[in-house]
Amino acid sequence: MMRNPFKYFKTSPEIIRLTVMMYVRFPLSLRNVEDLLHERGIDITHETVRFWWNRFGPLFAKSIRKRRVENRFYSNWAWHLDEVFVRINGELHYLWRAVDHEGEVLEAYVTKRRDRKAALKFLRKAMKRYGRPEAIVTDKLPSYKAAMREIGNKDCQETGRWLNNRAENSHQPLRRREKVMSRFRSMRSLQKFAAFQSSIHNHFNLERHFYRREEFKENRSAALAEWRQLAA
DNA sequence: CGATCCTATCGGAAGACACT
DNA sequence: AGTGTCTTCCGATAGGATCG
Repeated sequence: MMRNPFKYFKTSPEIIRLTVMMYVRFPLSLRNVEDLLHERGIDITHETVRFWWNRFGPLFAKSIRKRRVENRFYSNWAWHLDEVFVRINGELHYLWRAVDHEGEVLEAYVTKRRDRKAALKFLRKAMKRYGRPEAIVTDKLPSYKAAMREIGNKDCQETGRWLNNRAENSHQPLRRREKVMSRFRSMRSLQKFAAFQSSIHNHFNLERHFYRREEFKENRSAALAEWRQLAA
């Protein structure tokens, strides 16, 4: 039996949800969020914002993901894989991403190296959660080929930079955040952030197809209404 | 009521960046 | 080089929420 996640909290779930959404969805610093809330008469410190997103981020992400997996808002027809450099305290790390062909971010994973072992771990993690895709699109990094040989689905790999824009586009929000934060401090917080941000991106990503304004507004309201139910 | 949990906060640390 | 201003991170703890 799961206990009430808001137990002992002195602030209402509504405000906590709003705060967490502001911080993760938009490129704002902890203090930016503090000041924005202050403008609305809500008095908390930036440390509280940090505390809340660390506590509730994984929780919200989990329930968004669960819902999407159950309703299959993703497609495993083709996955696009990509990795991007992220500097943590001066050291290079790699953030791997799997994106489906509609732009849904499936998995985000941080590693220290960019070798076969890392690619393998990442692929296994994604497939455990979503099953096997029919096609996998990657860039030319040899680690993918090696990893896929080991898994046994080498045949469905396609390579090509232009094919892989889908995955590369999804790194943009992270880059913006990175700039605001002046780099991430620890692997743990990057992993947490990337995973959570992917979930939120999927949840609020309303322009996967071209909507008319009315449809867009309906969809946005629906997304917000669902958000307000999280962990309720 | 007192005991116990644990949120929310505080002050300081350390790093990145821009500027002089 | 130093200074100022921004960022997140961390250990300690006051005091509010909850339970028996």
